[in-house]
Amino acid sequence: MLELPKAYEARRVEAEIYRRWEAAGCFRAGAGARAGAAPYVIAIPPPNVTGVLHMGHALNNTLQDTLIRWKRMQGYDVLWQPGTDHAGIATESVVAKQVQDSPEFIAELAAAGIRPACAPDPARGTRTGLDRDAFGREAFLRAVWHWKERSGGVICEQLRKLGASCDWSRERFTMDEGLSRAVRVFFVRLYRAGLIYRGTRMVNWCPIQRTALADDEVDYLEKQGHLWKLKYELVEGGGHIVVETTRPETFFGDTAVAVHPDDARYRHLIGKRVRLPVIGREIPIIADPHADPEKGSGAVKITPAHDPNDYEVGQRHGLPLVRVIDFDGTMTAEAGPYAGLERFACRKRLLEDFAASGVLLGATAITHAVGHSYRSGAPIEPMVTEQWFVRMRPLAEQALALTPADGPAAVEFHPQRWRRVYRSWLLEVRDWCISRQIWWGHRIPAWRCRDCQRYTVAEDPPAACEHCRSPHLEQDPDVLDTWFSSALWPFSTLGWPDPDPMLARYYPTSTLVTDRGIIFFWVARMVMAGSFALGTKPFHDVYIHGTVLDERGEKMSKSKGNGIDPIIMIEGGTQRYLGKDYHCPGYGADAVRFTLLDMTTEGQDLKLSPTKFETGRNFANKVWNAGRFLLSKLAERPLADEPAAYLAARREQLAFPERWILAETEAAIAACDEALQRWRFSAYVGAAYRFFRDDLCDWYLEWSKRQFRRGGQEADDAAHCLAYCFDTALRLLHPGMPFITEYLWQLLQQVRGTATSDRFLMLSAWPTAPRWYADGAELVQRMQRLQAVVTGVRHARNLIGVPESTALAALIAAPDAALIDAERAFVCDRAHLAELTVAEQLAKPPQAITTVVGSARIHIPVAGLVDLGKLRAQLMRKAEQLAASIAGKTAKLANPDYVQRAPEAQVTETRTLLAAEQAELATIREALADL
RNA sequence: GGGCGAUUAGCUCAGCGGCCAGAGCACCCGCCUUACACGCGGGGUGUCGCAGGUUCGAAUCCUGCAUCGCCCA
Repeated sequence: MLELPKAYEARRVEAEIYRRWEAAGCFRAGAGARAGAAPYVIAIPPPNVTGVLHMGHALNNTLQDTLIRWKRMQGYDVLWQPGTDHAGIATESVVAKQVQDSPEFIAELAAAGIRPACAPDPARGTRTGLDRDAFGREAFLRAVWHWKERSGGVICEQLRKLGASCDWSRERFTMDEGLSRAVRVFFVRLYRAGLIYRGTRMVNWCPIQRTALADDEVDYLEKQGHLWKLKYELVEGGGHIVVETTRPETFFGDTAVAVHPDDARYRHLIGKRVRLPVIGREIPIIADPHADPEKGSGAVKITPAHDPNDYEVGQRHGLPLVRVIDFDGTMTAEAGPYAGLERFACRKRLLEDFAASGVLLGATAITHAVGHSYRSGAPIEPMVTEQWFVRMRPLAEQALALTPADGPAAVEFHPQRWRRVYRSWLLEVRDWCISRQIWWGHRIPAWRCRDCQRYTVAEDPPAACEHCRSPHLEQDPDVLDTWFSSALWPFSTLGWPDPDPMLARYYPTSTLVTDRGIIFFWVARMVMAGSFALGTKPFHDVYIHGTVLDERGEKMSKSKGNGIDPIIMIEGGTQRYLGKDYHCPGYGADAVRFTLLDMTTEGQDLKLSPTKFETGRNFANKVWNAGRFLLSKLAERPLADEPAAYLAARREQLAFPERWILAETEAAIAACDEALQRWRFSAYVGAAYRFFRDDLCDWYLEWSKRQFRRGGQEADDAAHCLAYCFDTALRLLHPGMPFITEYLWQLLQQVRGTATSDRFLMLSAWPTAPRWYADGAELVQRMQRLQAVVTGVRHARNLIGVPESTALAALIAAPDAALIDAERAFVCDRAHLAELTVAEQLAKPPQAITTVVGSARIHIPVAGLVDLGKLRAQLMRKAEQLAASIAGKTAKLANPDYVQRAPEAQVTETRTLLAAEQAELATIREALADL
């Protein structure tokens, strides 16, 4: 017989189990599918290829794996499509930083034959004397690939540790040849449909990464700032006009001052000119409703090249664009003596100079929202540049049609309220700037003609300009926004644009599981891309889960030091968390998953702390030990038959506890099914947990020990029953806790002699609920009554301080004496009674304590004196509570409105409950009188 | 400024029109009872954020307010 450790040791089990699954092909698309099964498909939200697993990933993938394993066990043709994202700006910045700061990395690159185009130069101001530009585009890209090869794939290994059952044989990367071609084809098709254009627009510019960003890549942060009052002298003399601005350094680019057309204060000045300080350029005063008379002085400087609103004003009035801030955030030559200064340094200097020269008339402190790059964190510079855009309106219309405001939706959100958030974005969508001035990503498939300056857009490098046939073409230097390729993920991974059988089989996918943070970035764009490219939505259901927070309710982030590393939680190690070292023993993947599922309640964020995972660890240990018990019993008493068949044959002969646990098993299956169908992950593990711990372990397993002691038929019944219920429980738990359930299940097969190398729990059938007994609900009710009686005895035992090892005698007087008497074996065993007398009426023996359970009085004879104070106090408190409840119900029933208007069943129920409470109160009073 | 969510036991959360409002953790008492001390048995945590309203009946529905959080502008 195999020796199993007393406590579950996850690390001994998990890697080995995963290896066996993978080796046996359990993760492959369609593994374990029933003949003719419908597909169930999830495309993983591809993590950054060079990233590491954080708790948000752990949650996201636990949920996906739970759904995937559940559906796989149900016999669906399951595909979980994995892969990673090239994460353009993020990856490029990481590598650029390495190139600047790490001589080791430079040496590593050199060893790989990747060298900068020019020599290190201390003037670059970096540690290595090198930067991205020193390498040049081609060498730098090779450096990024090198980095990707080295650190890419870590996150997929980590997903394996979590137990993710992805089809790794189909792993994809957004910059794979196939997916890159998909990007080009998609771009060309959009272009040909008139949905991509190149235009000069104001975009969000990140001066740190020197690239344009999409509107939704900008975070608006509340910042303290000032409204500075500046004095602009009128050219013809006779005074000045005061403008207010938060960004004085942009004044070099002013091309007008605007006042509201109805503003009486300024009407006489419209058409006059003012002279800009320092540079002396003259600009007009114009009338435009953009100027808000209520705000500041009512006159506003117009800088069309550096403010989105001013840009609009400039368009209306035909104002020139004067760019005063350069792409690197320094002042241009337009800033005269300030040229070359960094924009904020310039502001500082300028304010000092203005104060000295009297141009600055004062300041008001204000709080305002300032746009920052979501990647670099730098304040965004609105900048007028030429970029590529996607015309979004027509695409958004298609998406909106798939998810209407009410009624059935082709693309549905769970929880449903996210529909509104999603729709409101689509309704207000603006054109999407897709070009990025970086190197790492999909190069835009557009070639500019050096002769006619026009663009030729094509999947492959064209030989000649399609407009003038010139062969002098140059590919656009920009790359596409990372989300452009992510938008294609659900079908580019399946082989699109080729007519791949996988695409035909598995598209559209079934479910997308993600965070609310990328509903716009990603979810909406996938729907639009899928609808455009294939004419079909990319998925039916979108499950939006909560955000992982620390125990104080703050988002986890590296800078805050409040992150919890899922791998440390799984494998053990020291976690630095909120300024303290937390030594984690290694809870195991099942424990981490269980805890995350347990905390996934509808629409709630998850407040985590490292100790939360104890919940899962403890439960895994419980499952382990129940398994150990069963295995040891089966070793002593091998099963004669397949448990379900045995139980079906003996259904009518089984004793009450066996019948009851079968009924509970049936109920547990239904509860787990319903919870998963309704996307209630917490309810799912909660139902499985309650069944396993409360019903199976605390009541049935303990009772089975008595059956095993007795041997014979009773032991056989118990063995088969326990084996069946435990097997069912393992199946129910498997999607949530795959490792331990698989391991124990296989041990059970071994002990029973039914193990084969290709039998896995993960490919076994999800339990269906057989109707064991027509009166299942009644069995459950009867058991509740017996459990209450047993608990009553245990309570009395506690009061008198008699340990369980000492058997007691009890006399029970109860109207339902027959029921209790019929199951006296169960009651005696579970309450540790040596003698039990049950009758509808019986006299209290002398020298006994009495507890009341509903209408039953339980007398326990005691030798010698016991302190009855506690018992009396307890009975009295119970009596008080009952009296209050009785008073409430009596008043309710005395109210004619209630009796007439409430549903009849309701009134009847109240009457029944009232009667029961009155009976219990009377019993308690008698017991008190007896004391 | 607009929208969404939250506010229930010390903590984390269920409950979303009808039993005396629940669970886990923590806590108190007793147990190393031969599956499990990562455990077993017993115990009770409460102005359901505040104020109105609808209703026979409200933690649950409506209105307003407060506090916290998120998103959008």
